[in-house]
Amino acid sequence: MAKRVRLIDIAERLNLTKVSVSKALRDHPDISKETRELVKKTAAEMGYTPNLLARSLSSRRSNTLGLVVPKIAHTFFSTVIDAVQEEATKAGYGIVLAVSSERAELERQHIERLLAMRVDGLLVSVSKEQPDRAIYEHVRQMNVPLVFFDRRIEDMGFSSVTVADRDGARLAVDYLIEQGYRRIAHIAGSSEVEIGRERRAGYEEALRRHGLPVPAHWVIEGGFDEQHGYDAFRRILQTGDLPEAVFAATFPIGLGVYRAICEHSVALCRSIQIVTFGEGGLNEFYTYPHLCVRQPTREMGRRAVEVLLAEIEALDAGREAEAPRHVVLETELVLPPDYPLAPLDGTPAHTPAG
Amino acid sequence: MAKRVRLIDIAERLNLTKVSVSKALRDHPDISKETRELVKKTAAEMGYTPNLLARSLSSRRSNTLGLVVPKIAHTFFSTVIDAVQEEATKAGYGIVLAVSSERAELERQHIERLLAMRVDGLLVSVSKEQPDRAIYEHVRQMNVPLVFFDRRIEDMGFSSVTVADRDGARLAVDYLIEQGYRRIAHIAGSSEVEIGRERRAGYEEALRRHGLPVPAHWVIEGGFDEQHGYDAFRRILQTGDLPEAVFAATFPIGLGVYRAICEHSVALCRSIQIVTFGEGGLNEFYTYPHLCVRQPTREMGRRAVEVLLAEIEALDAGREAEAPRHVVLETELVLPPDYPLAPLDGTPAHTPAG
DNA sequence: CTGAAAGCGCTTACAG
DNA sequence: CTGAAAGCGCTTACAG
Repeated sequence: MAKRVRLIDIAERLNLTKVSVSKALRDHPDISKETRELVKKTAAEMGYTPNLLARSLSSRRSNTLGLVVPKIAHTFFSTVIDAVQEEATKAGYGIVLAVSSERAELERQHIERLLAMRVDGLLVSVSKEQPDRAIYEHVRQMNVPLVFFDRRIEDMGFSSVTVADRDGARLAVDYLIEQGYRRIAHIAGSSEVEIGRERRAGYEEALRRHGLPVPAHWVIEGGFDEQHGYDAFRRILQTGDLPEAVFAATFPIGLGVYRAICEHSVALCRSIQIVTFGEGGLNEFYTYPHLCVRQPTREMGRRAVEVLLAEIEALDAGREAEAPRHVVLETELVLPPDYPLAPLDGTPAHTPAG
Repeated sequence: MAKRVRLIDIAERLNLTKVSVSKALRDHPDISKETRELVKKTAAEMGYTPNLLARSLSSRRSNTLGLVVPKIAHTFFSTVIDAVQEEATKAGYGIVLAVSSERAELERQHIERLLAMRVDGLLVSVSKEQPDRAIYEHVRQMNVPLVFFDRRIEDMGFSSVTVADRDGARLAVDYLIEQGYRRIAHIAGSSEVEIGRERRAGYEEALRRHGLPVPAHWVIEGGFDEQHGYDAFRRILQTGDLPEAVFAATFPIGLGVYRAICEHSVALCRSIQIVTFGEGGLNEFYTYPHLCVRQPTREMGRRAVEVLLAEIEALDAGREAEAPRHVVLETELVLPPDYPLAPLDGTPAHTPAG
């Protein structure tokens, strides 16, 4: 059984002390360049891998960030994860990723474990279930910096990086109305979560501002996933009373709506305008792409890391916790090139009134 | 700044020694039940979270498994992750998840870090790029158990849990042929990866066995994702020469194919039979569900953990490394209830010959 | 059932 | 530029 090589093994081989080897490996200026290189070469030859457990224990820094997301089979989250990973690597941090599967209890367990692993900071997007506040109190008590992104708990005094959900939703629906659409449905997310409530509020605001009634039978709440979109729109299809446009609270919801429409009739899929909050990677490749409210997803990941690292540094420097920062990113309405907007061509079965 | 509470803090408060507290917390039989409960209660009150770094360092076991997957925005992998997480938790292990984004270099970095974190074992599904074999040699040299699942490196002597890819593909295509289909396209994955080669081989075998030629222009290799399916089938649509059925190497590929077909015409989406290797969660909800080769996805996760834990135990017990185990799981062809199979109703535009 | 000693593999001051 | 001492917070034998 191969004994694992330690600092001291390298030191003995090189007739140095383990402190010198330790410093050489970390490019400490104490050590001459020649020695550093010799040490590194020897370490590589011997197949040395530093024991991060020992390093973290003695340095009291794990150089590790915990990242907790509600789900991963979703472009939005996989993109954020990628951006966080990239940004963290640049700064010399590793990421420990945990998935709560939209369950508060798993979220709690994961955070507990990350705390026990002594991560230097936490990046969290909460599950759609009512969160366990006690675990966040615990994070506070242990003095571990935490930054929420996208989905947060609003009143716990942690920093957050979010998107201007209400504004984005309102602008998207405004745009539809300006294009002449009047009959606009909203397949909403869960109202348990802030982003669900805000996006819906933006939709309703836009209608009211233009003096349009909110069509209660066309506002359907549920999850944030494709199945909800599919089921919800099937219900609408069954009534026979169809909207001219659909505002979907997430891109997966929009996919579900699209599939329901498409299966019903290709003509409909040409004529019912879908607008989604958020984008999916493939949208632009489709013949009938959705309109999308673009969230700066990668930037959200980057900024979250940035805010978190700043808090970690402040802590290191012994500065008292500052007020939490709340970064709100702007969205942008994306019209694919040559988008076959219903008002601009003659094909739609359901021409918008107006 | 809240000082973190340690074993010794609890010990002092309770007038015990830290060893006793340590044992009590881990339910060691040395300690009386009463004391154990008192200790636990006090620990909870004081907000104690064990320092896993210290625990792992001194016990030489991290009770942590590293899990490396090529991508996460894909039902197959998110399901495996879920199953692995569940199974590991039962056995008292935590999971550190890492995503290689189909890149060999990221895969290498992640494994390096997991090794440095001293995970007790590794579960890996390789990226579609040519893997860096050196890192796996390193894993071997450090004597860390590793089990590949789904996508493996065949000749490195590690255990694996896979699916009978070739058989599954062959049976699916056999079935189509028995139903009277003759013109069957294959949107294949990458031939860089074993599962891509095997699934294609199964498809070709089925055709040959029935004396049918392999239609080279209808076999299109690429990635494993939706975009490849969409692009590939668009190319076929452009030729005007359409198959009666499509065998897709993965479920996402099938989705892309379906979307391309659907956008073209609803009639086509009723009549071109799609069969996918693997399932996606939503398939059953759709009006025109695909036929699917069911992979026992959760079982794959469970078995992978099982095999890995067995190897870890063997190592603990000082037994010499046994021969690698190769678990191959069977697949099953899934026909949704009341599936509108083309040969069974009169609607298809392209009735299968035969 | 309880305790004192040694050590896991590193890093952090502090001397020289 | 190099080294000896102390310690990070635990657990593992080994005594009693």
